[in-house]
Amino acid sequence: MNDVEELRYLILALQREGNRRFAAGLRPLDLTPAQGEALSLIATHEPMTLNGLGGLLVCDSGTNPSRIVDRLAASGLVERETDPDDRRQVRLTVTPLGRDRAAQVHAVEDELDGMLAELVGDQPTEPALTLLRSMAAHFPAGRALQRRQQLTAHSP
Amino acid sequence: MNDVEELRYLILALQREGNRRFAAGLRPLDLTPAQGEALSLIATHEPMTLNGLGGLLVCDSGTNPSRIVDRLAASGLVERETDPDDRRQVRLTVTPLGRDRAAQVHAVEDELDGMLAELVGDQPTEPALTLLRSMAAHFPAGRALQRRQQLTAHSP
DNA sequence: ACGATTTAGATGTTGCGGCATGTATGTCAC
DNA sequence: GTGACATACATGCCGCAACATCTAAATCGT
Repeated sequence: MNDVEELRYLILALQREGNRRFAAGLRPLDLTPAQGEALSLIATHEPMTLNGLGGLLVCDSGTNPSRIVDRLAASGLVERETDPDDRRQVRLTVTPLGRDRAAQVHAVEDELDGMLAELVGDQPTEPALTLLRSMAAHFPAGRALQRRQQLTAHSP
Repeated sequence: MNDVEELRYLILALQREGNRRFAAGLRPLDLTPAQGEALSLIATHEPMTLNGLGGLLVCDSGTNPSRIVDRLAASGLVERETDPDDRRQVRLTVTPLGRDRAAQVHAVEDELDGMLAELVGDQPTEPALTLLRSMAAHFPAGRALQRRQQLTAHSP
């Protein structure tokens, strides 16, 4: 097994485990990782469209998150209204309940990141980040991430 | 966004994209990534049990890959027979067609790794591997990987 | 103004991961 | 030997990712 192959499997294993733990943390909130991430993004960037959300979520371009938002709307966390200026678009906003829940999601994320930070320990992260960033920069999902960082960099 | 959080998202993004490309490469073979990985492992380690396979696959322990093997068996790539010594166990072996297909899977994997190697370029991978390995070592999916490396290290 | 193209989103389908549960077989204590 | 437990696997369920396809609304060229 060469380096690249091992890297591939490590990434797979870590993603699965991270997702599993994130899911476990979110379960009391009755949210899945996908829902939690979407809710959190909507709360931060509202009002936004489904397309805008899809551009920030790490998922295939061309796939829009309408069904994830379906569930958030059904749970009363997100409101959908068609934009009167462009009736194709849907304006996503967060309800008070949704804002509250988004804060809880953030707490779960912090906890998860704390666990991960423990696994990292005192090892340097920069070399790994540099490598992964440069790999991810070559495709849409990676650029979604860059977009998110640019957006949050301007917030306090 | 701190380092750990960015690392988490990068891993998610890279896993998704890698999976997407792997799926694209396997599509002509009529296999999904999960099926391809399972078939490849069975071909390498046959005869093996479902549990043994589950231990090498990067998936949650407690979940066994019986349904993935279902499809491989339905496609005539894998044979299942109950072990007469322990009738709970299923002996998995590969059919000639399956062996052939496994070789094709391997070719697709090589191609994928080639693409990834291009993304890596001349950057050093060791620091990233060290970090990710040490993180993955803390949970089952990561140890599945170690197990696989130990097994393949003995093969020519 | 009108038809062609583009865009935003909805929806159907497939296979998968994870969790829970069920069932059969083997093992162990006594 | 019999009952309690453990193990190996199967299966039902949910939500998701990816792909394809569809509808409606906007935009563009002429």
